Amino acid sequence: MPTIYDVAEACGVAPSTVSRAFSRPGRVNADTAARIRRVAEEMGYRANPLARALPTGKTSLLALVVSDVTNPFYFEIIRGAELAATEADYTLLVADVHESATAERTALERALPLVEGVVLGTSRMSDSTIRVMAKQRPTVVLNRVLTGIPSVITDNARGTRRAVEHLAELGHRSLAYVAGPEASWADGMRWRAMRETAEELSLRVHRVGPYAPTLTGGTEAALAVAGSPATAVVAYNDLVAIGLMRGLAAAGVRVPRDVSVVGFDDIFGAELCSPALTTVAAPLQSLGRFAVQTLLSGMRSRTPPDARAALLPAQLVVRESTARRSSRRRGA
Amino acid sequence: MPTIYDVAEACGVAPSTVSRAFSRPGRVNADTAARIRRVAEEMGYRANPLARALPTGKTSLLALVVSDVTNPFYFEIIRGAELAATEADYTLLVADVHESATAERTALERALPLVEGVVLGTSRMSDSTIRVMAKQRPTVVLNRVLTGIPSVITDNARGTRRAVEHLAELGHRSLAYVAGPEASWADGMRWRAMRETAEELSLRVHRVGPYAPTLTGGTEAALAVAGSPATAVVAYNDLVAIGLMRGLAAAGVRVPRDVSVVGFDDIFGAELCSPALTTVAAPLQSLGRFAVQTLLSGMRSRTPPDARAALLPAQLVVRESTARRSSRRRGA
DNA sequence: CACCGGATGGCAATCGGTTGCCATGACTTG
DNA sequence: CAAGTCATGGCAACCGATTGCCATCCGGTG
Repeated sequence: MPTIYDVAEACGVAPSTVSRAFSRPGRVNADTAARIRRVAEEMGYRANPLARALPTGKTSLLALVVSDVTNPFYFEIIRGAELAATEADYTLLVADVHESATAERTALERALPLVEGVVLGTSRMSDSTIRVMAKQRPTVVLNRVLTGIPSVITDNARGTRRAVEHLAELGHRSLAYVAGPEASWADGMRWRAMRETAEELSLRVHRVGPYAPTLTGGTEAALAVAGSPATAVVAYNDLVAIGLMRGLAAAGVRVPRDVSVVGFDDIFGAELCSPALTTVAAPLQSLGRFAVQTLLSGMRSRTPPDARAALLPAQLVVRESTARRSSRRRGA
Repeated sequence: MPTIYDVAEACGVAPSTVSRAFSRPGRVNADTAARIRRVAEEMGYRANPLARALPTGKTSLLALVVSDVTNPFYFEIIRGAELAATEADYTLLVADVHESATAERTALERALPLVEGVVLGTSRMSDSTIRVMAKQRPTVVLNRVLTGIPSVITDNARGTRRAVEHLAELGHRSLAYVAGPEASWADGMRWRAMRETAEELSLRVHRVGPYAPTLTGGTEAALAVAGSPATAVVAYNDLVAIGLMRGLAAAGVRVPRDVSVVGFDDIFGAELCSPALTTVAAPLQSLGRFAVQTLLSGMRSRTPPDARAALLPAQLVVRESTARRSSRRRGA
């Protein structure tokens, strides 16, 4: 690989001139610069990003840490982040920490000195640990609010409200919420919004769980749901909702005839399952894209970034898993 | 961030000694080394990976290039690759090229000088371009065979054979193959193996397509399949198979009662859809893991790596989309 | 006692760009 | 014509680690 020294020699100029021909347009005589560029092109010269990064600290790398790459929730988030990064001439480094806080720390310690900024998707680390990390590199957190650190989240409250209203319009008066992990910030938001909206609309609502945020978790919840008086269920997320529907089917409860089910996120698969899932769609790609854009703008401005949480709108997508409450009630 | 110079000063030794205390155990007096480590620990010293990489070329970074991160086919591949990389103390850089050969070149040009090796997942580039890239950095290709370059592929021939045998056992005598992109190496393998096996078992088989390797592509294929005499279909991959099932359902053809459907890969979602898809499961996580391991072993040995393709076994997973051929035939 | 080899630590070059500062020369201006 | 300004290019330090080579000191040996 040729270096600026090789190019400089071939052109009969100093290495610094070659460097400036690329990084400081105008600082070098136009003809000289053109000649250097031509020769560099011919020699196949490419700047070594490592060498450039060493003195300047500019690696053009961003990290996106996800709790589990195989979780379909992240697919579009990763894509959105990737797009925004590429647009800004950055490369995205995706780190998968397979749901382990320890792995997350290790991955971050390894990646931090390499990257210029970090997006934490659903971090498993404690608030204080995150704050420590955020001191070292510009950081944006996804799906979580952390005062003092820029966050990007979905408007869970509004989304939940829309889901409950939808169920109310279909005639349901008794609802259930299948809870996800207690530690989940989103779980808290959803449950709270659900209770509030239910109260406003004079619906009864109760909560079962917590369950693991997986297909299996949902299947396990089927028993509790089947035994409840609820005619409609809101699940912590789509995976749980799909698992729940399978569990209900196995128990002889038909969806949406006997029970309506609503999920969250609109992941890949929500449309595939049968019946297709009604869900509160998170703007996944926008989430990833916006997180990176927020990160970049924070990196550019000297001033500490506006650390309020950005709220991206959710949208209720009605499919087949919700229906008018049937006249023949079930349960108590 | 403290550097070896800071640690050296604090210990009253030369920077080189600090460096050796970490990288050359035994080269430094045991007591001195222990003291240096302790002081370094107290100061929170961490080696700067960039500075290390500059003279040595060791970045501890590997690249995995995927044609589309949102394709569920890659989820487990990425995870497997990530695991193998982490085990070997490497960090994986995932680049998404959203199905564009141009984006793929750009991504590679950007990433190549940074990484020590590359895994190309379903590359969209031409053989010759890949060979040029492979000259610059150790490379392994996934799902494609390229003489002279180590490859890791699924045993498509055997897998296809198993699928066809399965259908034959269920009494099907007339099969169809829904083809994927012509440029796809796997498509060629699958279709050839299908024809051969069908011949051996004296089955009739014909081919429709090509179609895009997506849900939509599959849905579009439904018409051609419904109009054919086939009672069983093998689709290019799971996405096509699922799309096909939906298209058939819309056309009033019931799966598996009227037509049996088999897919390829066993992606996330194959089990979710209804009916659950019978499919030739690729060992996705192993594929990713094995590719990285092959890459690493190639990087370690001086000798050019054994460039034969590694064939990983596929497995037929029978679910609900295949059934005994019904007595009342359909079509011609 | 002279010599030798191993253990230990330091010096300084190196990786490949970047950049502050200075030198030179041309041109402008009073 | 002297002084000042601007354009242009080179010198050399620097980022932070790695490493070949040399210096020193030790004990052991003939």
